[in-house]
Amino acid sequence: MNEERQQPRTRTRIQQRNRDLIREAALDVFSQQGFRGATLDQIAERAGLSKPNLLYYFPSKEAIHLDLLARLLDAWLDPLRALDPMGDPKAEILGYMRRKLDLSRDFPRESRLFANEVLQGAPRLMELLGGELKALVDEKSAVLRQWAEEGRIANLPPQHLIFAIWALTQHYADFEVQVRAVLGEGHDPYAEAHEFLDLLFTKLIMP
Amino acid sequence: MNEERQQPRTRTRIQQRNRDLIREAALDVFSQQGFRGATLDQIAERAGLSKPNLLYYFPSKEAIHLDLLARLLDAWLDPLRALDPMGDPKAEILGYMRRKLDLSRDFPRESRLFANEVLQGAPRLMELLGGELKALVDEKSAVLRQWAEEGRIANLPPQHLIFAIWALTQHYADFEVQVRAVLGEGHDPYAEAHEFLDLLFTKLIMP
DNA sequence: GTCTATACTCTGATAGAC
DNA sequence: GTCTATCAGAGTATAGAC
Repeated sequence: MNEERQQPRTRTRIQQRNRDLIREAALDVFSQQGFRGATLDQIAERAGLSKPNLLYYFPSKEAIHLDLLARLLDAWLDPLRALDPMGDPKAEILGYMRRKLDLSRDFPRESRLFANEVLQGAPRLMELLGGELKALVDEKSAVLRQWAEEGRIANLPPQHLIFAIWALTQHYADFEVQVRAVLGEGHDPYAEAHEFLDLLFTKLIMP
Repeated sequence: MNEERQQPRTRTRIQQRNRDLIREAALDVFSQQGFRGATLDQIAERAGLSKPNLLYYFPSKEAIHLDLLARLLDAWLDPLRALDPMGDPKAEILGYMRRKLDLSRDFPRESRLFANEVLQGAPRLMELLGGELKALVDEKSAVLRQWAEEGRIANLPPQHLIFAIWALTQHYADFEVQVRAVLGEGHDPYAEAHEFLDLLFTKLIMP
């Protein structure tokens, strides 16, 4: 009796591997085409699975997309969370900028997935933007404002300073084809960006 | 004889008006959904026309999209073209930044249309990015480099300075929902951006 | 767990009446 | 010039065999 051991979510190695293959393929497609532009055919082909098999692992196209967004957001807020109110202002701000730039370099598809979503009005993220994200920005803005009042950094509108970090770092991932087309051959965009943004923010926050 | 006065492109007031209605509606939809995400049904509905009637004015979905992109690009490069090698460096650079910021404020849909296109790999713009745009950036980069060598502005990588202007100004249009969500009520994003970016670039280019 | 076959809807585009 | 009707193909999702 009570032999119902067959849990609904069995997790074999093959299952885990196929779900990862699907996520990987879906990230490619969603980040380039946006939600509506992506098709299950494209995702299934890249994952090396049949379309029905893909829908065995995820119940719908939307479910795959939401899974990717949820995983993305964890990593996305961490660099700002790590900004330490007790640390040295310049080191903390430059450190945050560098962590964001490294995210753009190492996870450009995730950056574009997020950009696509916000560009389209953030239908699946609105709640988060005005909730968790706003709360985090408000918290760290207070830290920046405090530093400014103590004369340790220049007096800048803290939210816009954060926007500047987002805009400048994400640009290298989101507009990568434009950056590479304009620079031409013989450039290392991220190495150059690293140096340039270091200088930019050093000058900007100098009291 | 020679009575063939019926030109293929008759241009009545109604035709002009309907074509404009279609462009207006298509800009709404393409800028929010991207090319593949947009549907003729959505565009036709917003334009107040039937789908076949819409296809009477434009031969295909792609044709509408290309028409919008072509019109956009004219306006898009003008602010950089206007950067005057004979002018005062600081006034020219800040003037360029302000013109770009004004474009974001006054034509956010055009900015998002462009962002969508580049984000998706710029399939219809690649040629322009590596051609006309690169040439223009190279030309103006030489001007900036010259100013730097003369000690009139700081020694900065000129292309990345231009990227910074693009990234910071376009961010307010492309990520508008995020900017508004994070700022909350009682803010005028563009007025604040104007002041902040004036300060940012003033500090940045100071020798 | 994975596949083939298929149901059903949406979408871009055309035909042809008015 | 504008509409109704419609087609062909692509798209999401499901049924059911193996």
